[in-house]
Order: sequence, then C-alpha cells, then structure tokens
Amino acid sequence: MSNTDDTPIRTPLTLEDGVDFAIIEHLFFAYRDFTADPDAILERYGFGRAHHRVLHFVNRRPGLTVAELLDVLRITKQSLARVLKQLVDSGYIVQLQGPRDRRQRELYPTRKGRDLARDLSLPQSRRIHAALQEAQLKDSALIERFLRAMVNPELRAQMDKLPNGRPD
Amino acid sequence: MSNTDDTPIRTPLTLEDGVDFAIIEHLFFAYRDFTADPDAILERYGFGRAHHRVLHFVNRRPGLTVAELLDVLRITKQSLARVLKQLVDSGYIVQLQGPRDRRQRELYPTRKGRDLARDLSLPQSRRIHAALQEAQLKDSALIERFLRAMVNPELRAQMDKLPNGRPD
DNA sequence: GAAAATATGTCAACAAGACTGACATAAATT
DNA sequence: AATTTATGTCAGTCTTGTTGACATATTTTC
Repeated sequence: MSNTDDTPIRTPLTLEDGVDFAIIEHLFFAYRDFTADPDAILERYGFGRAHHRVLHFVNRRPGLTVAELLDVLRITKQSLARVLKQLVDSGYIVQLQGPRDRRQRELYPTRKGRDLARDLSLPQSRRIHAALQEAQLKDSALIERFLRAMVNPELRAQMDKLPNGRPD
Repeated sequence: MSNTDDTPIRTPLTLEDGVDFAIIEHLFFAYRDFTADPDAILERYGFGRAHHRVLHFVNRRPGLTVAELLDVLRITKQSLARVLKQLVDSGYIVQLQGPRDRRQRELYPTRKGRDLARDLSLPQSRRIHAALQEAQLKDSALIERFLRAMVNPELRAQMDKLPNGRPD
C-alpha cells in the first residue's frame, strides 16, 4: 500500500474545526471520576461496575423482571446472568416467581442489597451536590434537563419508569 | 452462615433516602448514548473506544509524549501500547523522537488520523448542541462549569493543558 | 567516566465484562 | 397439541483493563 501520508500534523484540533471539545472532554473526565467513587467500594466486595448497575436498578424498581432489566441495561442475557447470579448467591438480591406469569423472575433487593446500593450512591450524590454548589447552580433542574436531552428520545420513556422522576 | 435476611424489599430506593438519583441516572443514560455514536463508527475500522481516546488526545495535543498520554488516560503502559501500536501501524498516528530528550516519543496525528478524529467527534458535538437547544440553554458555560466541578481538583490542571480551555 | 535513573517497548499471564449462538426447561398462548 | 415466551446455561471469543519482569537507549548524577 503505502498510499498514506505520514507527515505529522503539528497543530491541535480545536473549536475552529466546528466541534465542541470542551463539553466532550469535560464529560469524559467527569464521568470517570463519578464512577471511581463506587468502584473503590465495590472492589472491597469483589464486585465490579456491572454489579453496581444491576443492584442499582433492582433497588430503584424492586420487582422488575429479568427481561425488563435487560432492556434498561442494554446488555445480553449472558452478561447479566453472570453478575446477577453472584448477587443472588451472596444474598444481595432475591428472585421471586412472578405472581401472574410464573415464568418470570421478579428481582428484589434484600436488606443487605438495599444498604449496599445506598452506600454506593452516597459518594456520587455528594459529588453532585458539591459540584452544583461550586458551579453556583441553585437547583439541579438545568443540568437534569440537559442530560435528559442528551439521551436518545426512544429511551427516555424508560427513565420515566424510575421513581421520583420529574413529572414532566 | 445463613445469617442473611432474604426478605425481599418491595419499596423503591428514592430521594427520601438522601440521594440524588435523578442526576446519577441521567448521567448514566446520557453518557451511554454519548459514546454510542463514535462507537458505531469505530466498529467499521475495527477499532474500539480505547483507540478513540488515544486518537482524540493526540489530536488535541499533538506532540505529547507517551508518558503524558498515560497520565491523561490513567491506564497502564501495556494497555496503551496495544492500541497505540495498531494506530501507528495503520497510519493514523506517527511517533517522532523527542528533539531535546531523544528517549521520548512525540505522538502526532497524520492527515488520516486528524480526519478520523474529527469524524468521531462530530456526532458527539451535534448531540451536545441539540441537547443545549432542547434544554433551552443559551450557552454551554453552565454545563461546562458543572462538569468541571465534578472532576477531582487534582486532575483539573490536566484539562487546562488542552487548547481552547476556558481562560478561568 | 561510571553508575543510576528515566522513557519507552515488549513479553507472558490474567481478569472483568461485553459478545455470539446453541440448546434446555417451564409456562403461557394460540 | 403446537407454538411462543421467559429464563437459564454452556462453550467460546473479543476488548480493554491489570501485574510484574525485563531489555534498550539515553540522560542525569556522582
């Protein structure tokens, strides 16, 4: 081949190129530190971020089924099965047979699961409150509206299924 | 053992528990869709998100050294080496011997690398602009301030090394 | 100038968490 | 009775992260 031009480009890619790098990069750094807090706690339990997500949504929507959880997380059955099994085996989540449809497994947190879920979100909540204060935002509505608008419209209905959602 | 209480908890974890779930969850969904755009493009090249990050920062700070890149990405030498080698081998990045310290390798994008980097950030930038509009935010300063405040203070200096940063 | 420290590259091995596709079971629906 | 659905499970793959050891070239220090 060798139809490639190896000349190094020495000027940085900037705003002039029509791209909003500031927010792109801020999101990257912010999200990394945002997830670092719970990650550190999870490590002590031998869990990872995948366990956190499962535990989180089971606590936010107790009784949701495996299919619903797959829909929220957008991962495959196999990926979920692994971490869910560990959470059930170690007593953080229980599975109950669905009352109307007995094929379904409703997922509920145990006391232990509820406590861990809360502990994991506390540092994240603290970070958010501190950031709101530092950025001198009186309420979080603006940030929430922006973040919601960043989500694909088709997926916003799912966010509304969670309790304490903004009542539109 | 069996000192665990298996009783299912049927009430959802809510705001009353003192945690700001709205923003926590909005961040999760927003970041997922935000990264999905470039991921789809990268797949066509046989690259992943790791390649994107490397390519991005090399384009934003042409000439940065391997050590500096490791510092920004906070991954290990080995993790970087794999993806960097692929990017160099396929002509997206070139390595030049450092002029003062010849042990260093300065990283620069090629034309091809610059173009791909821009293509990857375009959909992200479009999503951000659309979200700002939808959330009726005249400018992005508020969002930027909030996201910056979400980052650990020690790491903010690194963000300032990127071009077109807010001049504080 | 010799010794030590530094920047980078590379090797082998491992782990988490995503994926696919196939197949099994029980229960509900047609 | 046949089909579809919800879930579980098996085997195998891929990406991207990890560790620790070691090699090389170069710079810095004594």
